[in-house]
Amino acid sequence: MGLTKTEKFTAEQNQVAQMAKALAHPARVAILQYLFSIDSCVCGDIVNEIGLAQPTISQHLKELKSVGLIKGSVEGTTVCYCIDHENWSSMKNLLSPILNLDTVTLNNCC
Amino acid sequence: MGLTKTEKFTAEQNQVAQMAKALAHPARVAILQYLFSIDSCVCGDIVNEIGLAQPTISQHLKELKSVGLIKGSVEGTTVCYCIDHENWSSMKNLLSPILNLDTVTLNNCC
DNA sequence: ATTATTGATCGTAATATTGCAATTAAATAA
DNA sequence: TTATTTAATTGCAATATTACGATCAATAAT
Repeated sequence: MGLTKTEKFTAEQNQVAQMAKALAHPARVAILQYLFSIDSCVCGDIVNEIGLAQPTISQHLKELKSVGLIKGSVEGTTVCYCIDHENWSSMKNLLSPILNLDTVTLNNCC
Repeated sequence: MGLTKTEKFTAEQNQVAQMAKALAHPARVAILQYLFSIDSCVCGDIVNEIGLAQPTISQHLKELKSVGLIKGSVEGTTVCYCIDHENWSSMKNLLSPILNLDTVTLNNCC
């Protein structure tokens, strides 16, 4: 199979899973950290920064863009990437309630 | 290939990715939510709660256990599962800095 | 002892992901 | 026009993930 049965779950659960999946690769984590570390949009040098081949980086960027965490704008021959702050905020609002589930119930039976 | 090049990234980046991957399936999100929603350990009825076959659930539980987010203890014929609060806290400490990267730099160039 | 019951494991099929070489597309520079 | 540069796309191989039927191991019940 290999096909997630999304219809069995709530929209929220699927969205959480989708966002978590975007963060579920070290290269994508590294890309996001790099974009945050630079105090401006990054035009070009992402491939040099992360140690993977250009098509691989391009694919990871595409995934991050498809879930909305980053956005890219063509600037001549280069493409400038940066964090989509609005969507990043939405992602936080989606994941935070999951991470903080332990503050709601203080179950400690085990 | 299909093999993540972990050696190219920091331990932190790999750990973040590993934890995110554990949350990257709606069934696992649903399992975790369910374990939190019940105010005690869940013995048995996880399969009934999530709408997937027993071997599938068993596999997801195994993954959650392998990253330490839950723990299970045999109780007769049933197995009782619950959140590992200590490791859950570690997971939060790992992911929170990533989620809050936008509060550190207020870059808004795009 | 025999028969459920529960949940892990095995085996397998279908699909997804990761990675890169080769190529292509698009814009700039000569 | 003809390079050159940059990044997306294509095609492919290797591996991982998801799902479940079938089976197995362990305990409980009869």
